Amino acid sequence: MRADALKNRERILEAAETTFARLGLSVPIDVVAEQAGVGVGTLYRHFPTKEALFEAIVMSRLEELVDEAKTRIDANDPADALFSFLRRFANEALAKADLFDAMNAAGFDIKSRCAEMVDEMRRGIDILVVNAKAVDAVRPDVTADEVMSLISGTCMAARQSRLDDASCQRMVDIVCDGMRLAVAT
Amino acid sequence: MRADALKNRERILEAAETTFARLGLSVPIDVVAEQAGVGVGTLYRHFPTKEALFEAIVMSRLEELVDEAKTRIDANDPADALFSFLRRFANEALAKADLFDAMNAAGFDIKSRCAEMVDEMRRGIDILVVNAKAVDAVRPDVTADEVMSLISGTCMAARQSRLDDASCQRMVDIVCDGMRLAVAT
DNA sequence: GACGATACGGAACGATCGTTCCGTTTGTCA
DNA sequence: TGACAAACGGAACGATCGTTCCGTATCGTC
Repeated sequence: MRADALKNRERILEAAETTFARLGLSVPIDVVAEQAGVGVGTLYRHFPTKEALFEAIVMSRLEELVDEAKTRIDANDPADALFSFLRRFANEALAKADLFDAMNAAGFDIKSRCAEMVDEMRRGIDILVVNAKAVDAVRPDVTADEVMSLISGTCMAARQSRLDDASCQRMVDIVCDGMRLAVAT
Repeated sequence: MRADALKNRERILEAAETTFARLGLSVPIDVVAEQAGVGVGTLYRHFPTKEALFEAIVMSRLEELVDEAKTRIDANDPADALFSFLRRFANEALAKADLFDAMNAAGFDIKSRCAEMVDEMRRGIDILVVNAKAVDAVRPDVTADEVMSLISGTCMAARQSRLDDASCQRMVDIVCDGMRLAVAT
């Protein structure tokens, strides 16, 4: 690997990270290339497809989240384990627009490697939810799918409406509170 | 107006309503035309632009929602007024994908007439929220913008994940419960 | 310093989609 | 029924975007 090529590869990754985070997966690939100070041809030699570049950006963060979910499975306080993870997930999603795109694209395209990672995250959340239910910390009828959709949908909407940080945090609070066990119906 | 033209106009509206509801604003205009059994040229003579057709479909429903919000302002029970409206809003949004697109497009394009209508809905919800706060039925710190984003984001995510009806209803329940006043922190 | 392999840039291609244009058909009215 | 305006259908246009291709520049080695 030539030194020049290595430098360009890193510049592309850097540009893609900031650009995808700001504008999501929908930005034209030319914009990323320009941001990196590189021609499109160069970009495509390093990453055979737009999706590949996207995966390179998102997969590591997704893996890290999955790891954090799994780590919390053995925590002492199942309620805190679930809710602290959800808050961590929300903050990640609020900061970087591309996480949603990864999760939504994952829902549609079977082929994407992100899909597996998202599915593994769902399994992790499922365990956290089951544990939290065991100590009556969350409603007994809620599912992991619902929890994921609730958090990601909330963050997506908050981001789209350009709400400020306090609003975003409050919205996550509201969703988490709602998932807790209702005292009496 | 020729009889033929009138019939086609209605067929276009009908096709657009079902197609937009199912697939959202992103469906190609050709699909709507084909569904209506009509050429694209005909469609464009009746509606000068895709956005115009979309407005024709969505505006009336949006107006109806705004009316319902305003009607509930004078209700006896402010808490029920707010939450029954939110449930109504959620059901409308869950049934028809185009409502989101209207609201999101409204956020971006100043020009769209939908934007004004969405803004008016926000004002209506704001009053409902203020009234509900007055009787301690919702958290004192939540805003109308947050309420709208919470509901629409939740419905959008539920729809995207193709969750079943029971899940969708439960998610709306969770969000509404979370907005209620926390008993003690 | 020169040569060959490697990498670069960006013009060009093909697909998609909103919109326009025009030759043809069809409804309406005398 | 005939003629004209109104309406129709769909091919074609232009813009956007992902991807490919190839002539040119650059790096690494002797």
